[in-house]
Amino acid sequence: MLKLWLPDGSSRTAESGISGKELIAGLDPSLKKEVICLKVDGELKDLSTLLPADAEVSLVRRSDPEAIEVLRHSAAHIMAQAVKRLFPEAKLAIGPAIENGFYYDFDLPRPLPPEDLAVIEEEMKRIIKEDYPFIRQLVPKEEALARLRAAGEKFKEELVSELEDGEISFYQQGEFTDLCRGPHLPSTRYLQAFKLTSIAGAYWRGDSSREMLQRIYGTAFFSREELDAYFKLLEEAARRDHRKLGRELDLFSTDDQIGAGLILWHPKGGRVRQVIEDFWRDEHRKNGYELVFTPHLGRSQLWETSGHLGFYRENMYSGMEVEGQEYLIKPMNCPFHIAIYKSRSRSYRELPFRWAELGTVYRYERSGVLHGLLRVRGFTQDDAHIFCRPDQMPEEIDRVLAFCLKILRAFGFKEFKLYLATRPEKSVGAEERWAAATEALRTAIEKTGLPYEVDEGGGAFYGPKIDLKIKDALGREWQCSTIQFDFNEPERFELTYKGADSQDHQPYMIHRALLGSLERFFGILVENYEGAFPLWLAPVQAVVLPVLPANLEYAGELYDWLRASGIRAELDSRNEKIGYRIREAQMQKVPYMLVVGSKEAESGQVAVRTRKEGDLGVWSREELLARMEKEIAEKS
RNA sequence: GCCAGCGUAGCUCAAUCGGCAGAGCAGCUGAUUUGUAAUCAGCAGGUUAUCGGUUCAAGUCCGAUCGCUGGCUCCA
Repeated sequence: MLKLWLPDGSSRTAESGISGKELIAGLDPSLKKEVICLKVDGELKDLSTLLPADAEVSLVRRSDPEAIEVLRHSAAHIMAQAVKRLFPEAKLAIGPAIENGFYYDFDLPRPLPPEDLAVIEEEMKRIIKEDYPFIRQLVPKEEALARLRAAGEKFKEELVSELEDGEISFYQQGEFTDLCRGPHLPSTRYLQAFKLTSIAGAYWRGDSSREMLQRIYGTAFFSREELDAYFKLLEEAARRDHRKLGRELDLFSTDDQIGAGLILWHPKGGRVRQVIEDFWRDEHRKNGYELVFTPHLGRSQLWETSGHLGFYRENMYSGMEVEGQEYLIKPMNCPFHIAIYKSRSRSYRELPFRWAELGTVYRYERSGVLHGLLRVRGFTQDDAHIFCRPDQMPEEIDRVLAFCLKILRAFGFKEFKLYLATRPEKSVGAEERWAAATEALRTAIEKTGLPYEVDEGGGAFYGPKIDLKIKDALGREWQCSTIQFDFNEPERFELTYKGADSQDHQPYMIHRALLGSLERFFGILVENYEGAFPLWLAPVQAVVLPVLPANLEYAGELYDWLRASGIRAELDSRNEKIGYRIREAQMQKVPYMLVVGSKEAESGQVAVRTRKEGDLGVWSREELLARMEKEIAEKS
């Protein structure tokens, strides 16, 4: 006998030795239709599985989180079957479910143009209509290898050869059989709402020295509505694309003649950046940081000492020779901050040092990875380095993490996820230091009460780190902040401070960036706000609109008064109708539109219209300014 | 860097089989005197990314370079 758990939490007993299909036969028909597969003693199984005795079985319904993965994985198989029908000589690689869909990698006789997606979709629809059951087969490893070799499936063969001896499972649907762990949908007809989305190159096993395969991406849902909603979300993301908004709102650009990945900040983007920087500097001063400034170049010897020429050279631009000395453009600020530390001897009494810099660095990124503001070759990090004693270290970590959250929250981000990356196999530094630092990071994370994951072995070779991801208005995650220990550079530069015991000690060194880079962070902000910046960040906070040229004098007076009050105001006195100018200001996402006609000029008032609420009627100037100042102070 | 797709006016896009490069918006000039999301007219705007090739003829076909897009690898 086995125990069957129903979704409502109740349980009943059932015979063992029957299949899942038979098991659910007696259930409520509406529930029966919902069941995709089973969980037997916590493991996902096909509905056709013969159930063992004494098992605990629960039903996996369409709405359960595991079900969508089963659906998508089966969709990948159906796509592979379709591709095999169209290209019998295709070689199969892997085809998993992923976050928003699925993919399958193939080695194909010719490159697929995008038009082929529709052809493959048609074939998939045929397979779905033919309604093949997914049939699981168990084959001994040797036989599986022989079978795959005979079929010329070299990628699959490689995968099986690395599995442990024993039974290997295959799944068959119609004429198509594929190596697979499963489970799958009961039959192909269960796939109703799907779409193939793109074709891309992908290295076999993600290794750039191996074959380039063709990857077909698609997505699938249980209902048409969910599929449509997904594409709506993609459209929404396209509307928010910072590259599009950057052009439309005149925030930034790039120029072929200047080079890829090099950003031109236009005046309006520059205003936003200035506000961000001013806020950042103020907060750093309040939080015990000193601001430093360092050059863009340094002699190659510096990078030799720091070790960057060893482990970072492929990301650095080639050097330039000046009077027989080689200079390199900086990809990081740390060696310069270290040089400040080393400019004189340091005492334990002085520590900690918290030195921050908006340091512009240049990194050679391979051309294929560049993307708008989010991945560039020249960028300004909101960098800082903390040098402290071991006894200060835990508190410094606490402080820096709390500070980080405070800054990010000011920009309207509310959801965070933290990742603690621990010591990788290949690394430098004393074991005690790694242990103490990792512990301090973990404790600091736990104090925040925020969700986190441990990325075992995911740290840099020189130290453990915390990466912090923010969630934007569309629920997308972005990594900005990072807090990293460095056990490498203090050693290489022989950093010391004189302790109370008159001995030399090595300080802890912590790298940290809160916003990450100003370019990237600005890009994320543009997408998060869809270009409609809150008042404190808006490049143009208010535009003054005289109704008639006769009102220009009063409009100019209001404009001057706003500017004098610290508001980023503009005056639009163009010879256009008021509706035209309002439309333009609205499309430029200006928060306040201030209409002044003869009535306002006489009374010394202003007709206020906001981007969000529309016409608010006639206000006194003081009321308007009070409202704006409050909104700016609240960063709302 | 690799795979695939792409590059026409500031922007969005036309241009049939290789046969005179075109429109809307933006810009400029003029008229209009305007009250909460587009007033009208005229003008100007191009070495079709760049360089080379095939052809009587190239935006269109071929090659190289630069750049962009989506992925892969890598990452703030």
